[in-house]
Amino acid sequence: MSKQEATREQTASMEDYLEAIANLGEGKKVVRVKQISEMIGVKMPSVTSALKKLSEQELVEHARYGHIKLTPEGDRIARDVIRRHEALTRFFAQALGIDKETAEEDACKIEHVISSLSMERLTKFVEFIEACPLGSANFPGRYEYYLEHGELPLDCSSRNVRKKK
Amino acid sequence: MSKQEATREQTASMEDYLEAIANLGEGKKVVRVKQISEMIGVKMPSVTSALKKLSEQELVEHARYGHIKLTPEGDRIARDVIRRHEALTRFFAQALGIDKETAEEDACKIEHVISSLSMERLTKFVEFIEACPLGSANFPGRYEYYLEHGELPLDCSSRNVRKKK
DNA sequence: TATAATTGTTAGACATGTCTAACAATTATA
DNA sequence: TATAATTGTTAGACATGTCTAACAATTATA
Repeated sequence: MSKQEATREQTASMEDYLEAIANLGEGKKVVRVKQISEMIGVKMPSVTSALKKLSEQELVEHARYGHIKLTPEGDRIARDVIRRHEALTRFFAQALGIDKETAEEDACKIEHVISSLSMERLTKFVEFIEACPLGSANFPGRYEYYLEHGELPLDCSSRNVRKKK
Repeated sequence: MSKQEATREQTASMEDYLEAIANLGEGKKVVRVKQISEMIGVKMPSVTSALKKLSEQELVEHARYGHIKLTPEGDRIARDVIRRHEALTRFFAQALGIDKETAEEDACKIEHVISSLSMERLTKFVEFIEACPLGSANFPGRYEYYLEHGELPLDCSSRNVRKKK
């Protein structure tokens, strides 16, 4: 209800292509169809086909057999996907203590489906955890204790509960 | 690497159908094509078509114009989806303080793509938060403070950081 | 610089999952 | 219990995105 998307929504696939092109193009590097296909895990004709579609939407510039480049709008979308990707990876890796590889895999999937509200909150959550790891009564540390021992740390016992207001 | 799926992976769509049938069938209630179509937000022929596919995989029993019922295997898969759905909803609602509706929407999407490792950790995380909300230095409360004021609570300041070991 | 290797494209098949239109079965009600 | 309303199915179109096979362009190298 509150979400009024101004720009055309992209599918998960198209977001993946934009993201890959942005990542491969970092620092003015030339981007090749082959690289994109390897990064995404599809065959080259799939890339050509996607580039055609993205060109029609003016998100990518693509000369036949030639250069591949994001338009400003394509770049904006790609950056947004990458931003989500990074926040999600950090959440899974830092906050939940998941190995980098799995964290990346999950981020790759979730980045395409999560709402902007949840994304925003999750980002703040990670910032909070990272900025305040010990002050917040060593949150990740306690969480790890719980993961390892399967029971709550001592200072979570009920006698401590009524310290609120 | 560690994940060796014994049962055939289902697509997000098929998982949605199984989930809807399980939810609608709670307490022996008769399940209708119409209801499924409304719950998922597709037209009836899409449901008929999905039921055919699921019947072939023996996840659903479906008599033409007649009853719709999950097989034990179909039910197992549906329960699993529902379990993920609920944990995700609780995470977004309880831990991140997101409204129930958005929490549900996000859970509906993410339940189909998250890894079992992340799911397990996230579940434990929610259990931890819910079991230990005040003892853990009022974690959700501090997080809300951060959300509202945009800065860390006082006791996150650097002078408190070296209290680790 | 010919030729071989590599990279990229085109054409068209295929899988998934949706839809509309037309019809069939079932259920409700006059 | 005929008839109308509702629910469900079938047939087939369509959109998305993948693939293989064949060919074309580019680049590397003999």
